[in-house]
Amino acid sequence: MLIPFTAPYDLRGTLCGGQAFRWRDEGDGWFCGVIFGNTVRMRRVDEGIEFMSAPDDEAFLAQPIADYLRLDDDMEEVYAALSEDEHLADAVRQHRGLRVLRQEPWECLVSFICSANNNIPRITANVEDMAANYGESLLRHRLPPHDDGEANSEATCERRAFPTPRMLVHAGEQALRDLKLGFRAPNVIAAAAGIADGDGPDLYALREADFDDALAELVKLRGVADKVANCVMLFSLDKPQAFPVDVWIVKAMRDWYPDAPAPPPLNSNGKKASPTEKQKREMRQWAHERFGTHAGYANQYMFHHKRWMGTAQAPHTSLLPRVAGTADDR
DNA sequence: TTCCAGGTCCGGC
DNA sequence: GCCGGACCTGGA
Repeated sequence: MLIPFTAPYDLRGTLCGGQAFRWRDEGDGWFCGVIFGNTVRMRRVDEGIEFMSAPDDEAFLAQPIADYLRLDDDMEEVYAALSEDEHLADAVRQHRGLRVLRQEPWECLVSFICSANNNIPRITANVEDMAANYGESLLRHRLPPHDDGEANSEATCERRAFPTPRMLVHAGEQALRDLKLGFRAPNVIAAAAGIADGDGPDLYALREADFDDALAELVKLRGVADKVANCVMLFSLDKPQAFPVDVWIVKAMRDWYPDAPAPPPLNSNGKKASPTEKQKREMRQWAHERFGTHAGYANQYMFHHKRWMGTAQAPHTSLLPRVAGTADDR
């Protein structure tokens, strides 16, 4: 099925650039992922976004997918605003079509709880492993291979939905440790328990909340502080002014904006300095004053430019999921 | 061996 | 409030 759409859209950079973790590059422009309880395969064509999905009807999924991809964002306005800045003007030229996604909040929250002191290939593995072991099976609704795909493309789309909070609570902390989540395992379980029993935030309701209220709710969760909360707000909760400050954003701000409130490269002990929560708030404030509601897009282009320039294409890791409780001697 | 990765928490000032 | 160290894991 086709979603008509003619503006620039960089599917690879957007789906596989580090804001979502379940999209796989299948080659020939196709990407396969699991969203809204469906296996979805999509690619960019001249007339728009072509996709196929299962088990739900494609006509039913077209609008949710358009929302997920944020096809309705006015990128010309965003580009005009960002291009007043010489560094971002360059980043926009090089990565035109890169977008922020509107992900499902629960999966996004867990993904970024897993991002703490971690790297993208391992976050990807953690998220996929949780789905493979504890998510609802979509096997009965296997997606047919696309016409010009590889022979094994059918197998790569035998995926499971991301597990619900209740499913992860039932699995338990040790199960997630067995999947190598490490110290993040209890944080994921605590968030799952809070949301499953109603003590935690209603994530979808936070889409309607204002920025400060949503932030305050999110940081109540164990394992969620300024950076993770801003990622969840930007990538899933309709907070375009969110500005997650990570090592790459710090690098960009040091390199590009000497007067911006970034921490020095080294602290007083000569060790690598990481920004304090206060400095992150100051950096976000600086970004908001400079870029307004487009701070989130500024952030995404800064991150993408610093993180992926000079590397090969955005990585996608092995699809072989780790199986809990087997072949591992603790 | 040491450092690092889309950080957060905790204890000591 | 504001640091500085610890933290699972695994690749470089």
